[in-house]
Amino acid sequence: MAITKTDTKEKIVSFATQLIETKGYNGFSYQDIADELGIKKASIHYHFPSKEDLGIAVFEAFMKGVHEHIAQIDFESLTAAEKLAGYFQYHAEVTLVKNHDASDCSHISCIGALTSEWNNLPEKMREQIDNFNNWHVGFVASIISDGVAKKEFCHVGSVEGQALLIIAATKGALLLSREKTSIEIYNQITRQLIEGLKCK
Amino acid sequence: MAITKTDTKEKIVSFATQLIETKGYNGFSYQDIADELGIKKASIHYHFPSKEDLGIAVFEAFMKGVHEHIAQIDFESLTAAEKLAGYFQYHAEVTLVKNHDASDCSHISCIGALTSEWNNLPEKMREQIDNFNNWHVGFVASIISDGVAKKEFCHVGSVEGQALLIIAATKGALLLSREKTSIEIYNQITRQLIEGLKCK
DNA sequence: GTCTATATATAGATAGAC
DNA sequence: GTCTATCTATATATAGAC
Repeated sequence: MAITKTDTKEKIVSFATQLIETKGYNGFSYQDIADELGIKKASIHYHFPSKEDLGIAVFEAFMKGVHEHIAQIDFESLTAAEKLAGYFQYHAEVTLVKNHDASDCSHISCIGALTSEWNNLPEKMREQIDNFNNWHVGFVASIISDGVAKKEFCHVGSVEGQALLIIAATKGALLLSREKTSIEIYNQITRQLIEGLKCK
Repeated sequence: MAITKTDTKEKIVSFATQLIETKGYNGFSYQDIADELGIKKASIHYHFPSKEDLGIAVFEAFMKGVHEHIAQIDFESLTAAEKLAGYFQYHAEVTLVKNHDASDCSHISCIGALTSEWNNLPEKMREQIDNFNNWHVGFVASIISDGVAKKEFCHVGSVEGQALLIIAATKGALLLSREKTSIEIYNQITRQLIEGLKCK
């Protein structure tokens, strides 16, 4: 299969995603992408007239990846703890392993990076992120509810509170792992979260 | 008491702190400060020749505030749960209440903001942050250890793992609160953390 | 679809008058 | 200690040739 004409567009989105994960939306420039792909800035503006357009495309691709991943999971065959472990693993893989090697901790997740820049983002990107976060809380809450129904989880507080805790801790764990250059920090924190939910 | 000659320097550090909390180190400029204080950019360069100098001064002031706060706590009179609650309250106050009003969620903590920008910070700032984070983990771990010794906390996993979880979740909780414009998210998450540690 | 060239704005920073 | 003026670099973005 030949390289399609729109291949450049995909490469731009792919590399821009990595740049957001490492340097943030406001931390990268069209020049960074031009250098990496061996093209000129003006060519990027052809595909994405404004940086906001590119940011929106990056986040859409991110969400598409998340939803495709979830669509292929056989939830029926998993315990709640396994679902949660899979969630944590995907969260790490989508930022670390997918594009790079597993020992590279220089990335944080796209959603975490953008949430960190909340006050400096274009309005349309904020709307995307807000919608995703709403969905995200519901998704994690559904895993917890399932575990409770199966007598597998004995959580304290509300299901929503536990879901928020997991999402907050996951974002923070990737920040700390990047700072310490050690994915083991992330693994340690996420293990604690799962163990903390299990019935004693 | 008359306004001292170095008062401008303190005002610069104070407002730069707020800018880091809201827009990040790479998200603010000397112009932002000049506009706020009614001075010119060149005057800021007189006090802080480079932006890195200013960033370092901001973080030193942040650390000084933390250590002064801790020095005035009467640890002997508190339960471990109270110590932890105080930790969470200070973490929120130092970013929200101190300079502003309690319903303003547009700030995240100085340390959280800077950790989010890890890959875009000058080397000397990274060293400061790394040192602080090391101390930070030890401090939270000591609170947990104390609670365990008093049979107040029955945690799962290692003490260090629990401390990392608390620090990660706190950073993430402030990010989510800012995004949702609701400090109640932060309160909900930190309550879960305390309840999760208590012996059942 | 990619290029060269350019417009415009703003960043961090310095020199030197007051 | 603060100012005006300026330097240099880089950002986003556009016009128009190929």
